[in-house]
Amino acid sequence: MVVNESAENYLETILMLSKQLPVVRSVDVANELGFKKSSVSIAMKNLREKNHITVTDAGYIYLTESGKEIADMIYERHELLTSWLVRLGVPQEIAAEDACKVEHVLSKESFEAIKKIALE
Amino acid sequence: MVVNESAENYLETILMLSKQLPVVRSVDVANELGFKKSSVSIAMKNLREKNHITVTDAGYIYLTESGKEIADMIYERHELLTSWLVRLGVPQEIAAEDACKVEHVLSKESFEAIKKIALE
DNA sequence: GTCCTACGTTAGTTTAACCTAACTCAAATT
DNA sequence: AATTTGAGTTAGGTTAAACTAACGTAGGAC
Repeated sequence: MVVNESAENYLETILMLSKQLPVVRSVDVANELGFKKSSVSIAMKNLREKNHITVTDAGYIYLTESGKEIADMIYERHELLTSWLVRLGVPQEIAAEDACKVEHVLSKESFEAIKKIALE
Repeated sequence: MVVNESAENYLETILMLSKQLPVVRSVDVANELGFKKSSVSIAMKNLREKNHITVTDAGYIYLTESGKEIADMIYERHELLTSWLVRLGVPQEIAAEDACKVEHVLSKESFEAIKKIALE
């Protein structure tokens, strides 16, 4: 269940897009992240090989159980860290950018500790 | 004055070592970071070219003004983030590891916001 | 029916940051 | 004096994650 930062980011993006779009395709991911579709194509191939996503013949991307687990975890971190930073007075956009970087590198312990004070 | 994460890490390490050792050499940096001396040699060459360090004929490494500025900034972040996480109940070692990653990616705004609550 | 567009893939390139292996050279050991 | 050790450098390899360029293919527009 261990993946690298890049893979986490793709999975999180797929989850986010699935909340706004009826279906998620590679091109949607590419647009969202500002990457070229060839880069996304290769990334999706890797995620497929690691069984974190499935892709239909029509090119629709779905998270598997393990993929969803990772995406949910990162998404929760993203939301919590962003809102917490905003509450501390950091501008929304900067808070979101920082959350996007921090969410991948924080240990479980540190995240839980921050979560605790953020929810107080 | 903008450098990447790797360079920041080397500069921070040089600063840290300079607090414990009479002089800092490439081999000390390599031991501290667990990198091979060839990797450090190339990294030091880059830092020299960017004028963030000077190296004497004897191989002693010194931070220039710009190098010290970056190192001080990262070091401050490291210390503050670590102690803050420890105060939140995160074990010392994990707190230090996390600080080591977060210190490089946080915006000025977010760091200042965390600093403010950490010093309350 | 032909053509165009959108989407995906593949091949090959680039860059950063590490690595191993092999070398030089100076200083210390024997 | 000869050898060994330690430090630094250089050449070349590896990997990850982006990139460009070129291609295949399916569906819609005309």
